[in-house]
Amino acid sequence: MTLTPLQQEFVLHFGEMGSRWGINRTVGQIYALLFISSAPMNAETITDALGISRSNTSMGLKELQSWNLVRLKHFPGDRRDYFTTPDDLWEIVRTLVAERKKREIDPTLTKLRELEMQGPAGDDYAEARIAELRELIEMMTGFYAEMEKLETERLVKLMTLGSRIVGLIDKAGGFFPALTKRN
Amino acid sequence: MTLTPLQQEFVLHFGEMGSRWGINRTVGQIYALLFISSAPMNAETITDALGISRSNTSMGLKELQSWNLVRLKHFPGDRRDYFTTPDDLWEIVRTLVAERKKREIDPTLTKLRELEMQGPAGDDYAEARIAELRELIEMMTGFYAEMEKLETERLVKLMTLGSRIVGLIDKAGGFFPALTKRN
DNA sequence: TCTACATTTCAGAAATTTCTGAAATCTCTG
DNA sequence: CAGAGATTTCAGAAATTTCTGAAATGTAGA
Repeated sequence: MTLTPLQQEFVLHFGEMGSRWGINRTVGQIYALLFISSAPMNAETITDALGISRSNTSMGLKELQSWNLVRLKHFPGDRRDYFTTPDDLWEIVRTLVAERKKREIDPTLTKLRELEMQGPAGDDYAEARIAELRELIEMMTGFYAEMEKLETERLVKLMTLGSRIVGLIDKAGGFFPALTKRN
Repeated sequence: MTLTPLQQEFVLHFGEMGSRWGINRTVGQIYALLFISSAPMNAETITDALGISRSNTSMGLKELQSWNLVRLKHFPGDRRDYFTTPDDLWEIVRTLVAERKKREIDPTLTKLRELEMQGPAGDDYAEARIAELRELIEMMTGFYAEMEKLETERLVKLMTLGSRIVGLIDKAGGFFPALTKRN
């Protein structure tokens, strides 16, 4: 299987960006390939489209599955596994954000709470900083939780409000000066 | 200089999380140390607090400066550079988001536009997917641009609206079914 | 159960990233 | 401008991550 120049360039770009996104080149390339392919692909096809080893493909697919970024498909009379990405880009974004939160934020939130539980350590500044950081992360993850609940239609509407968002915020009741006292 | 157990644990955690956040252990540790230290620190102090080489500290600080995550301070009669993190956590978050966008999203947005400029390549599915992805990223970066403009007070208010956000969205005018046609 | 195919595991090779010590460069101050 | 810091650069060492080929394991159907 040979890629078109368009596919080629797209796939290579995702491979290069991989390291910035916290995945390796192969994983980025496999994902990109599945993303721009209309039909599900099996490991063998991916392997020779990308010119990598079969075992590398296996590991890459496993990694993508651990991120919930690919879907498994089967065809009658063919026992190989076929992979695709969801059609719905919003579903992909939701998955990506959820996984990154799980990997990049939750462990730190847990650690901060642990540190606070260990009680006063005689370092007021550090303790205050840690508490403040935890509060901020809690606020942001709380907001994320609300956004996650929104159906896509409302999410899109929110995101396309543009500058009208200001009026909306101001019109909403409730004001919590305590939360902004530091600014 | 010796770290308290609290500082120690905090610093080591940031070092461990570094690789998930796209920075290396040393950079994570330096940042953590500056974050929980009330007074600015110079490279020498950082070096022996963390038990790393002086050159490594230099490179780590350079990296943090490239992320705009540290501020430089000077004291009269002392020509060494001293470093701190901003007091305002919101400022830190804004910087972090801006830098990650610049490194993780903008290059891909540019690449997608390039690919589209190259004109029809006879691969309708790939072209459609690329266009759709570009549109989604544009919507999200547009929303980000609006959020970035908000003063912290309004941002906090938005983030603490909780479930009232739904009512607000629904009350706002404008509805764009075209943007959700795929769901 | 046996066979044929599909997939995973894993030890070591290859590649990449991180870190160090030494040398070079920069920059104040006497 | 000499020299004493302070900082950066950089080549190679160390550590880590990625990738491969071969072997092991899993699995469906004859």
